[in-house]
Amino acid sequence: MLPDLATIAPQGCGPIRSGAAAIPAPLRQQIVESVRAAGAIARVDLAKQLDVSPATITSLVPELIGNGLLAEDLAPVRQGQRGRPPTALRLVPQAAYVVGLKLAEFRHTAVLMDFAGGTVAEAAWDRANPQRDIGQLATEARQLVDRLLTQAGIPCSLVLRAGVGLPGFIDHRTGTVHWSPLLPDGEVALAARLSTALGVPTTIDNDANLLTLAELWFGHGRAHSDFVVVTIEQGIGMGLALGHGLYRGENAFGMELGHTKVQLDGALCRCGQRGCLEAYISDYALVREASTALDLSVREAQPAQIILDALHDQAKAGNEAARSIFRRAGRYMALGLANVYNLFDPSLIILSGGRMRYDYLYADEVLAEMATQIIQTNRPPPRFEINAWGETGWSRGAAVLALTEATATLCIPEVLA
Amino acid sequence: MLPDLATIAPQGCGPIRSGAAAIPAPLRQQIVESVRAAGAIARVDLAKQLDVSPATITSLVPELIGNGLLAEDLAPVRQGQRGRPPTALRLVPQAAYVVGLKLAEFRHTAVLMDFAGGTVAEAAWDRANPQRDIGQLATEARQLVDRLLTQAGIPCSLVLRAGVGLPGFIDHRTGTVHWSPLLPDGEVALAARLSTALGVPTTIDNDANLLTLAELWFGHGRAHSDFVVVTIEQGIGMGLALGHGLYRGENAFGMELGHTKVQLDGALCRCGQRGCLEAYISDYALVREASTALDLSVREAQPAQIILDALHDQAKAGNEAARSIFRRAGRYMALGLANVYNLFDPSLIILSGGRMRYDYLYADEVLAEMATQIIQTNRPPPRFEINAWGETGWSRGAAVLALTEATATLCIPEVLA
DNA sequence: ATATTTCTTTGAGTAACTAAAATAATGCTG
DNA sequence: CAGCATTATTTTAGTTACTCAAAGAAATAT
Repeated sequence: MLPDLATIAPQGCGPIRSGAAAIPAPLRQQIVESVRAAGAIARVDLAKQLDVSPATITSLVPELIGNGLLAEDLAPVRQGQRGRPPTALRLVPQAAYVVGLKLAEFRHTAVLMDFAGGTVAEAAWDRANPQRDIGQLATEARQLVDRLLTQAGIPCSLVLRAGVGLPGFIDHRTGTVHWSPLLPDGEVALAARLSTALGVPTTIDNDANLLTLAELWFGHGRAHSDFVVVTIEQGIGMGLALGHGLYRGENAFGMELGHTKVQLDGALCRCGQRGCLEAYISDYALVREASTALDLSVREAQPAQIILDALHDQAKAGNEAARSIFRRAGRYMALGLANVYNLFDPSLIILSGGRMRYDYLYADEVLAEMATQIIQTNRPPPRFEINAWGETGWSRGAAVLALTEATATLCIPEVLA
Repeated sequence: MLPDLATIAPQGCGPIRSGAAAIPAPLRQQIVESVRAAGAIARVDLAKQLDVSPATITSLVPELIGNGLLAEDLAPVRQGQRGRPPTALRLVPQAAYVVGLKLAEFRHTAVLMDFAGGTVAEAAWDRANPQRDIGQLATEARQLVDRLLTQAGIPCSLVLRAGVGLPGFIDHRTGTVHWSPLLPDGEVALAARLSTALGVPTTIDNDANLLTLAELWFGHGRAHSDFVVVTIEQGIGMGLALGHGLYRGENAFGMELGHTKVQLDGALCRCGQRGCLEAYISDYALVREASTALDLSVREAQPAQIILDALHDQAKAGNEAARSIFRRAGRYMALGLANVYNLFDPSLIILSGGRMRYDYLYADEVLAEMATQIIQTNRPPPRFEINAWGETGWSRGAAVLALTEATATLCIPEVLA
């Protein structure tokens, strides 16, 4: 019946994996990461969590303690039970430091983070005259870091790495910026530039990814293997965590929820295309509607934020036109979220951001409408969390970027000596 | 400046991984899989690919040969070069067999696959009177497998496992069907039922996932770590491969591209919601428009396929109304694909399916329009592949499901003895 | 024939574990 | 309070899964 059955797969079959198989993190590193995740944890529990024998933990821990990464804690993890009480292990916060920077058009923020993930110092930098200039950006970053260090009284030498996030299209593997509102057009090898400016190896990433990392490390995503983070600032950002890690897409250009199309030939977006979600719910979209629909006393040359605030006030005051503007934006938001849910099937969606001034987009009605637009099954309903970090969310995520790599380098046997 | 910096992370920070770290496949299994992927490969090349020393390969291979999984090949991999010619290793196809079944409403298909991934036999089963009955389905599956075995002259005992795919909401981990058009409503423990009916351990999965597996193993996806498969049959299916493996979503309910919303308060979908992509491009959507827009000679009680064919003919003949129906469907298809691309950022989108009768949705204009709706960067443009497998795609994917697990069990040291 | 090149095997050694027994530190019970 | 039960950690003696370096094998080039 078939012509040549034996020769159907002459060149073999099955996925062709290019690199080596995903190598698991060395056990020393896993120990450190587990201790950090737990805060304080006994050796037995570590053994259970990492699925190794207690003997293995015992044999590795003294080395980590000897290098000042780990310490035994006096306070026991458990009490009041029979048996020998466990001795808790903790990270030594002073073992290392990293900095995290979030660069933006009008205000940079920065944190100094210790080895245990604690925030040691914070700083911010308002940009009076933002230019799209690499040198300026590097100088500002340098000065921010200096502020952090003097504030905390920590010498430069203890800082191992830096993580930097900024808006735009960023390839974190190569450390190049393909496009960013902060930089001149064209490819910029920003990671290399900042590494020299800051004097420490520097990793860069998209700012939406930073927030996802922050949720993964400090927020609601800690206990979830897969979740989605949606953030509304200037535009709409999205981050995806898969398997307890950040997923960036094959080319690091994915997750563009804001430019997902929700209407054929729809509203004009600032990206030049039509029907983007962003063109219905971002501030400029609302301002566009406000200026035609409302009789605002000031109608020209006002910053978007002022008009938006006025619109918000009017809506609260009962102005039906203003209300309908927000209502429609909310409905499109629901549609966008439903699409994300139907595609990615996360068990958790985190609505996160620095300011959360777009509360109308996170209203209960929006989430309720979204719930009607997802595939109906008997699975548990989607969970939502709303998280307003303030400014620190982004920069702490950036610090995580650095801390992850710093931890890995500190845990290799040769470094431990 | 911050109130209580030291206590920001009192409970630790960082992702809380529930299970043990993702354990890499044992080397023996990796060897077998690499040999299968390559078809024939020398020990040196295996060592390079798997990033181990040649000595390791040498030490493990005799055991695999002794157990009849591997064999040395007479024909050398390379010739005409200096140096000792490499000896090729191949899988022994007869080492094991698995079956793959694709169950559907009107026609099941099945393949018998050997250890090397070759198709040994195929069979199909037309369902005269499809009922939503578990017993009937199990019997049909059993008879299909019997046909395969007698056709190939292979005893039942050599078949190690079965993989079965069907439409619906299926949890492959538990082997339960939450909903399927083939089965009565309510949860059905189909994997267990089929395991007893077929006499071998059976894994089940959603049919769109099968096609993704088929692309990963036999098709255009083999060399890609991340890609998307979109398939149009009755509805719209989607599969996602991440990191050379099938991604199923946290709850195995994701990838519902067809019920992604492309229009607020849009056309009514058979799922009961409005604005689903499926409501614009599936056959019933086109038929709905055809019956109002066209003066078809037969307008009632005709099967959808007949009306669709007539509509297609009219469009080709120049009927402007018919054309506009297809044109709109194509534009919505472009929108849906653009959304997938903007979110997942795959380097490859595969349009795949059994029949490919929906050629108007895969037309060049559609792909061109899609290209205008994606984020414009200087990255390489999205690659498309169109793949018409015929019937075997689905069932070969199902066999892959079984072969993956069979390979793993054959490669554990105790089994090799 | 001899040198060169490339592939494979051998043999010694090591890192990273494990299992099982021993030791330590507590609570409970009579 | 002594002794037992219980739980945590450490010690000891392997085992597994590799690596490295050198030797051996099989071809081509001179």
